[in-house]
Amino acid sequence: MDNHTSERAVTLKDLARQLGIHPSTVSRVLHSDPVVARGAASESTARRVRELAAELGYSPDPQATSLRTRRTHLLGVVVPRLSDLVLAIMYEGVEQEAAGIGYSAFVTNSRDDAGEQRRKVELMLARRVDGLIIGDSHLDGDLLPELHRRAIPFVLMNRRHPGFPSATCDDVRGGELVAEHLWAQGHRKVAVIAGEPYASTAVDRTSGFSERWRALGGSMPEEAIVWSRFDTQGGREAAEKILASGVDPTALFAVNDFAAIGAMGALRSRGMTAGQDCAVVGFNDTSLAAELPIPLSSVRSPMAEIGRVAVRLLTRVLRGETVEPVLLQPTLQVRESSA
Amino acid sequence: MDNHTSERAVTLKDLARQLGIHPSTVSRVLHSDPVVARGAASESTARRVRELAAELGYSPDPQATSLRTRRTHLLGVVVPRLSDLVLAIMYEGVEQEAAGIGYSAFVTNSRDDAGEQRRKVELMLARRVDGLIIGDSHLDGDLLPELHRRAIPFVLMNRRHPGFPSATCDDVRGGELVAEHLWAQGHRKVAVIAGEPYASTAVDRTSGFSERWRALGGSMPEEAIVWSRFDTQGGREAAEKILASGVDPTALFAVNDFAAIGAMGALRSRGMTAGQDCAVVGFNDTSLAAELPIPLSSVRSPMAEIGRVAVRLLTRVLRGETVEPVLLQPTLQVRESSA
DNA sequence: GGGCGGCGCCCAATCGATTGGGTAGCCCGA
DNA sequence: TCGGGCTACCCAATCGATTGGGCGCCGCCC
Repeated sequence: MDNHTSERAVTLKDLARQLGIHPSTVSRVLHSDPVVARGAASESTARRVRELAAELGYSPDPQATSLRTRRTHLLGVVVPRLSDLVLAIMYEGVEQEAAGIGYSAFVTNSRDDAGEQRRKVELMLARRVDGLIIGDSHLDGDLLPELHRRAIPFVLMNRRHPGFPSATCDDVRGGELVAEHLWAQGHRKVAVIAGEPYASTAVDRTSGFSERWRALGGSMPEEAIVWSRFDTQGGREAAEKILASGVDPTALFAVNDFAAIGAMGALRSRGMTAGQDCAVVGFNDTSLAAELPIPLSSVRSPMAEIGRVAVRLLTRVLRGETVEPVLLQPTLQVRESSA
Repeated sequence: MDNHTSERAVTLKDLARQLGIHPSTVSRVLHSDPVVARGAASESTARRVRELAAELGYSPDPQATSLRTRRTHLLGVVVPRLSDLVLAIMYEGVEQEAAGIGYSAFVTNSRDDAGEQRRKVELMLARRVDGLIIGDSHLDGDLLPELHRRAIPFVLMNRRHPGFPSATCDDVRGGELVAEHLWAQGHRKVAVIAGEPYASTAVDRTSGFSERWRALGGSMPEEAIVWSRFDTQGGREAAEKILASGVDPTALFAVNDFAAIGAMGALRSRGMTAGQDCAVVGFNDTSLAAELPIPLSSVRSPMAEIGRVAVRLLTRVLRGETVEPVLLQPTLQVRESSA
């Protein structure tokens, strides 16, 4: 009685037996790419097959299929942490696009640690994923060249790396937008909460900002750029360091919204108000930014679209094409924190 | 390296051929459960097998294995959205625990939509997952009874549902903690931003709060409880509704940190300061809470642990055991917003 | 009426691992 | 000397789907 409830899945053979035909015929019919099904069956047989399949709720066993076809239709996604809203949204884009083309995605957290990253990648490869989307690329790592050497199909997402295909925001441009905005607002003493130096996002946003700033005629002392973690606490600590350093900025650019929120906290601890005593601009325009007590100016990056593009690039890599990095354009949302 | 041949994975047969023994012997050795390997091979052969396997980097093909064993070691996780920090952290717990016992997890977003939820579940079942972890259970849904009828192993996470195994925070207790705290602080007019009425988290936190509140001698008008979305914007809207209703509360309990942040924004729009003119308490104690410009009081729930427990419960369900719901205890973190 | 070209199917190998069921050869005791 | 019991393996079926290669039969053409 127990196994009565656990309905064994319907197989090709089941269908074939009930129809009195051979499993291979059923298979060819259900493939149904009229091209593949080279004269596989008569129209009437095909219809009977399709009807029975629908009636019994046949769904092919993906394990059996991939054993035979050497394709799992699985893809592995590695991110620093899904609890980083930015990566979570990118993953939503990945999942959506992947589902649309019959792929399923594994995600895994590497905590931005090189050893963990390598371990997780090996785990996905052991699962025989068809390809990888790497969202935690380190500028100084040696994992990517190795994957390339082993001919493992992959693309980068979120962070880029010279010489490898990637889907990212045009972070340099994003930094430039902020520089132009703050300069136009009349700020002349600014500081940057720069993020992690191993992440291209942090480096590009920071360099885009400071190069544009200098091009506009501004200057920035060494200590006005503080590298930090990407989270709220990191932003707070960096801001405190800046405020204690004597840079005495009238505006702060944090390369991440959460760091920006931390910075706003640090300002308030010193009795200052973001937007009045010191402008603050963040990055990514997460849903939080517009809804904060003091709405946060932020560079909007198309996060979900980055995820979708990453999947599209990966499918092209899987087809053996050579693909170039894709940069998606950011826009600046100005709000109370810098208006 | 030694793989100048085409990048094909090493198989049992490869090992067997090189060692001059039969694949089944290799298999039994590598299983190596001394019990399973019933006199499978001599100690010296076993060593040779293990050494060659290590040298060639043999890793069993999971597709082939599950085809034969009818076990995929895959588990499916359904959440409303990973961009909800709370679920993202629970998933980190799931992934960690699953990896520890040789399972891999798929996550998928249902956007809290019944149709999407069902579609995603079917997708995971088509992938032949061994079991499901459902993080977006709706109190009024009919999916769970159906899964139960189909004898599909699953457990709930985050939200509970009477009659089904689950790993959740003791949300009723969490609500009680807030009621006790606000009462002790001398508040007598309070309001609740209650979340979505189909989520047990929202319902339990709200009822825990209001029942305790009444038990303490307090009272609350009908309109002091406003159901809302779980995000920042939902919290803002709910708070605005409360503030416009004439309830005139001195304290707000939002069943979610993000809703609480929205509420703080609404207060500020009316020229009020959270913690001074009106206390605000959130729920989950996300990493943001402590770092906000005005640090937010919040009920800390063991999110990652909930994910880990969910996996442990699921393994017991997979072994055919009957398991009871698990409630994990929350604690209250009092900060400036209600001190 | 014989040959020929399809149509419509069937057959069987294959992917890689697992597992119940052998079976040679050896040791040992009776 | 013979049989029983081990040890240390081998054999082959199996999981479900795919796919190259056949093959009988029917209709058509000359």
